Amino acid sequence: MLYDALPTPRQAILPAERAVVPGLRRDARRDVADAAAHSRAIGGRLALISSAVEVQRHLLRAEQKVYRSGDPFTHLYVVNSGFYKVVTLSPDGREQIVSFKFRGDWLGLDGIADGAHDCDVVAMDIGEVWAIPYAALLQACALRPALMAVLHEGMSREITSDRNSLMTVCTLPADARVADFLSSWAGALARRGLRNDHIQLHMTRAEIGNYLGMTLETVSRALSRLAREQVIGFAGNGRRHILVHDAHALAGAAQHAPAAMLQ
Amino acid sequence: MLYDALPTPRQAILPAERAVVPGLRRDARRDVADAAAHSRAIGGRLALISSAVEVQRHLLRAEQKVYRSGDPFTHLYVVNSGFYKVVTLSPDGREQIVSFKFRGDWLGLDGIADGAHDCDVVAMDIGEVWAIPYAALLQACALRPALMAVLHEGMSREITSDRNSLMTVCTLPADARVADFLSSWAGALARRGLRNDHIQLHMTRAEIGNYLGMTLETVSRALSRLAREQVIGFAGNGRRHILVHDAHALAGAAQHAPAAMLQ
DNA sequence: CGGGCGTTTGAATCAAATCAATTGGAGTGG
DNA sequence: CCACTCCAATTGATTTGATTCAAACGCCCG
Repeated sequence: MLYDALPTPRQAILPAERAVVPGLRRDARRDVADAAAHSRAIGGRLALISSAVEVQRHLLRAEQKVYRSGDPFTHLYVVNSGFYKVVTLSPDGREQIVSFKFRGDWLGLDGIADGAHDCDVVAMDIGEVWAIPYAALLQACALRPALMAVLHEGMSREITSDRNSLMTVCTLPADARVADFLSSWAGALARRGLRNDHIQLHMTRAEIGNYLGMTLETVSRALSRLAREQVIGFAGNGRRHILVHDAHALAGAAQHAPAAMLQ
Repeated sequence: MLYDALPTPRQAILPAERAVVPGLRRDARRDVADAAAHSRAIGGRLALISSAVEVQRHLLRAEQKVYRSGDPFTHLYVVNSGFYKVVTLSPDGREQIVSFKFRGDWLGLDGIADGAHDCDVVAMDIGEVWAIPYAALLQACALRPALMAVLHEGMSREITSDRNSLMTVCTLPADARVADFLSSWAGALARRGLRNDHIQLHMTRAEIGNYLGMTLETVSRALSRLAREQVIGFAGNGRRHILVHDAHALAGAAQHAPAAMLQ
């Protein structure tokens, strides 16, 4: 496992792989407007951060780590580009992917409490993160309430999204969890102004399964079933490129909870 | 469901149900010292908060809600006493208990991101929470860096503990999840300077099952097995009072992951 | 071209859910 | 005070969704 993540080129390239959203979903005029607004909001947040504090830009290749469990906590990070997985490791050796991260997401918030990180963050592709010294960020926050609001919003959103994951895992059967995963991913892309009818999965079935609390075979079967039902399709090479044919049906499939779980 | 939680007596009684920890675990001289230190730390945090901002004290009875999903976000809360469950509700009607809260825990952090709460917090017993206007808290934080540190630590800890829940649910079989639940609860009590060899469960088997992603029958069977193996015992009335006979064995039972989950 | 890895699919097995019956308190009212 | 109801918990029998075991396929890369 590579780990030259942080002591790396701190150069600036900024590939900025934003795509314009061509408004592909049928009934989605408002969705597109919302997405555009959100996208502006994310760009605005990034601009606010980089204008208020000195950020250090780090380029990462696939498999490189932004930080790892046990590292002393000194910086927070904001994702500028790329996709990342957050992995926690239990004392007895269990590994759990607890979330996936995109442009605009914060990384490192776990480290604040105890002064040391307690998870690994791994790039799933090339990408760029901005490192922000926590001390400097706090000082800047004192001067700029808007910056503080952005930071707190990030923490709060992290809490709610982690709780949503728990809800998904605890209340949905396997097939619905996979549908929910795809649907949420599409939503996250839309919120960033990226097209959301094509999903490029940057992870293996095993990683999806780990994240959703099931085996890779079950993930594969669930995807096959969704494809058989024409809800999604596969494009290109390694079955990792998903076409969302029917976003509505996909969202519906993500709600098929067993009756016992309702109430 | 009662909901006169907030517009309630704002009076102060402060029952302060701290028990002295008599050092019951065998090898636990250091644990006791740690627990005492933590306890002081929690008391210190509460003291810091109440000295820095004007808190409004709210007494709650069992089943009353501190806030509910959809409520506009205006206050954060800190638990002074009692036990609380945090419940999220999905759009399609699934209910999920995402955490249980104790003395010293923050409530309401979920509301910061969108200006509205997205879960219910329900008292499982009588207790007292302190309501802190968020705007006032931020102002106080600007003046008192230590207060900011306490707030951020609370958010960070919330993130890590939510992720731990996900890890537990995703990687452990049912019996181990129940053991882990008890073990974690005992740990949380110890950290607050409360005795941790007696656990009073304030919730039904169904609620534990919901939290752990299993049915009430499975919870009951897991508890029965732990009791049969002398790891725990039952005391008193409604099988809700647990005696932890062997904390070490309990922690061990919480690690029996299937081999496939290790790596 | 061959090896390795990721994915798919099938068959067998197993852990947990479901269905069902019983017990045990707590509270109520005659 | 006791019969009654209601609800939580326990325990057993059965079913089922997901895992495990196994085999085959496709793709990338040396």
